Amino acid sequence: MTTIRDVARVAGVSPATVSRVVNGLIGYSAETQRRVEDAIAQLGYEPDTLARGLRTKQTAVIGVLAPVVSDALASEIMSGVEAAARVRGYSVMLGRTGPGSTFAPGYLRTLRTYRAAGVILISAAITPEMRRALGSGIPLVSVAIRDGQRFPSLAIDDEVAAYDGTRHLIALGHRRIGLLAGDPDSVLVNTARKRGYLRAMSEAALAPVIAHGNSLYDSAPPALADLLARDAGLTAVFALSDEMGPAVVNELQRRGRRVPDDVSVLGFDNTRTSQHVHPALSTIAQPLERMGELAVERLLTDGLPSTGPVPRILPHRLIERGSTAPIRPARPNPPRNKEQS
Amino acid sequence: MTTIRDVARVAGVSPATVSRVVNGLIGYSAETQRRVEDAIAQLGYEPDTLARGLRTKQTAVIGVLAPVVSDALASEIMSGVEAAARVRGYSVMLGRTGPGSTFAPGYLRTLRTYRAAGVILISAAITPEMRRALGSGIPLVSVAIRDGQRFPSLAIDDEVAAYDGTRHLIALGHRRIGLLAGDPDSVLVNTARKRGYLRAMSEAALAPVIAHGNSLYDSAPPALADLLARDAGLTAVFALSDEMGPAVVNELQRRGRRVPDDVSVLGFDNTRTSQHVHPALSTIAQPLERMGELAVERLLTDGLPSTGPVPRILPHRLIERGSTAPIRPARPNPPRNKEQS
DNA sequence: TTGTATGCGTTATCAC
DNA sequence: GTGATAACGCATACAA
Repeated sequence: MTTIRDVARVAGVSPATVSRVVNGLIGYSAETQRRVEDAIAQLGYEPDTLARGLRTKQTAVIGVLAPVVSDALASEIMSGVEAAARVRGYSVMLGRTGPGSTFAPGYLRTLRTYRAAGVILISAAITPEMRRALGSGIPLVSVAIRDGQRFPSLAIDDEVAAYDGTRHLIALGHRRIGLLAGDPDSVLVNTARKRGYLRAMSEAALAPVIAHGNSLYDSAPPALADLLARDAGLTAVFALSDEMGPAVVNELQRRGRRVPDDVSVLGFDNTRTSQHVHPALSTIAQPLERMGELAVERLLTDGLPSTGPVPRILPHRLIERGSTAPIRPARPNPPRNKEQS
Repeated sequence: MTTIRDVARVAGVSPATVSRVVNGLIGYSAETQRRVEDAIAQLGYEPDTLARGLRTKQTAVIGVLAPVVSDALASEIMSGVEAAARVRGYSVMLGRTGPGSTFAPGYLRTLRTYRAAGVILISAAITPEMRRALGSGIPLVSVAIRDGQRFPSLAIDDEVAAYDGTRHLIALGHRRIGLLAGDPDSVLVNTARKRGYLRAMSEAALAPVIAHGNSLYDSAPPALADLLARDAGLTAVFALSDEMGPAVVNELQRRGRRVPDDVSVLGFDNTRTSQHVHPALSTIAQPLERMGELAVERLLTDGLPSTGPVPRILPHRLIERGSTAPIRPARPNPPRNKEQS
């Protein structure tokens, strides 16, 4: 392994000068710089991260923790994190918060001993224990969740987003709109989203119909059954995740109902999965990749611990695809098979 | 930050002894051990990873590189990597190989300066440049791809798997079986899979019908159109990824064909997306999570660079869900004009 | 069984 | 503008 001393020897200067050149500091002649750079190129020198981190008490590492690594939503945020980190010369360390966030403190302790530049927490609430495990010198920002006022966070306004989604269905003429909510205990945003739905329904003097899943695909069919048991005449279902949304579309079709002709379905998140169903799912989009990028930016620019607890709200957006349509009057006969286009 | 010296002072011993206790070496009395452990607990001491790594020339870091971070297949492998790494006390560093693997060398250089314990490469071929960037001291294993005989790898036998899948469709009575292949240039396994399909078709004296997508969802509809243009009477489609598989199911339905009544669809990979369609996709399963775990195990157990180039083959498995069925005779009420051969 | 001393590769503080 | 030197926190060879 070639060290800064090797470079110094070849360039005929001292290690200190090499360090200055490498770090772009001032205090050397153009000629010296050239010689050092030549030596670096010749030897293929690369500064040792560990030694540097030990000395400077900082490494270019950003930790990312998500409840489940293979989750589509978390993956897309991570993708943004990776991109933003890479262009800035940072590396990403991946962890899983695990059930009840039990893994998180361990990961945060590790991140502390790595002297990480910051930590991004996806879809998980920051507990005091977690904050303690990380120590006080490392900034922490949570993404896709609004964690009260205690810690910095980056998210959409889930309540308004759900309100807007519900309003959209109402504007399409729907009156009997079911909500397929997620588990409020495991995914905090579900409370806010449910509130948005209730507010929109209440303002329109409509009766809410609610069932709960756990945000994942498999939880949706039984929850939908629950929903239909309460009101078999539902003409729209608002599913609060883009795993449940496609599941609702598929399950409705399995039950012989057409989407959107008989029932409109609206999803939430705009993950890739929303496009993996036919008809493609209309949904409320969160700027997931962008959230990941912004989280990095935020950690790195105003990364000091005194940044303050102001949550940052990002814009959501309604995306209309094929799964929502204006309500239709009861039809006489199912017009089947048409020419393909 | 509390160091090994602080612990030593509180415990009334030397730093060397603390180090011995921390690392579970021999050479201290039970009484000393107790005192040291008490001091550690009292101070909340945690060994500094950077200093330790600098000294031992090893860190508990495993690098994971995938073409696209948010890809379902890569995510599931990563999930296995994370789990296996965590229980062994290792951390995972995440990177993206990027278009043409252009990002990979940079990441590998970084991983080298971190003195990573090993690197796992998902779905990407190991180039000499990559191997050079990583240096010679760090083991590298590729997953979900068989990279010739040059580097260790962990994958299923893609050719046999595709052969088995095709045989299965044939066994169901299908004779006109289309293959929706991926791009052989970007995803090397596609060549082997295509070979397996061709062999099975040839053995059964059936005519192959092939079109190419790029393994992603959006590439499937046009490729399917291509396939149907070559043989509108196809009764089965074998799609070589679980993004293209659901896309084929959806697109066939959009064209007014029933799955599996009119056309059977078989996918490949068994990612979560295979269950996000209705009917759920029959597919060839790769043990993705397990692959991630095994990759970690392999790096850590026989992690030395001299491990040898033997590729390790994992078992694949055919999973029958709703999208495949025995061929049916032409049914009485055809939705469209048929009869063209 | 335990302690002392050294060095891993770097950066920062000083002197020149 | 440049170089010698100390220190970051740890593990280890060697001495005791």
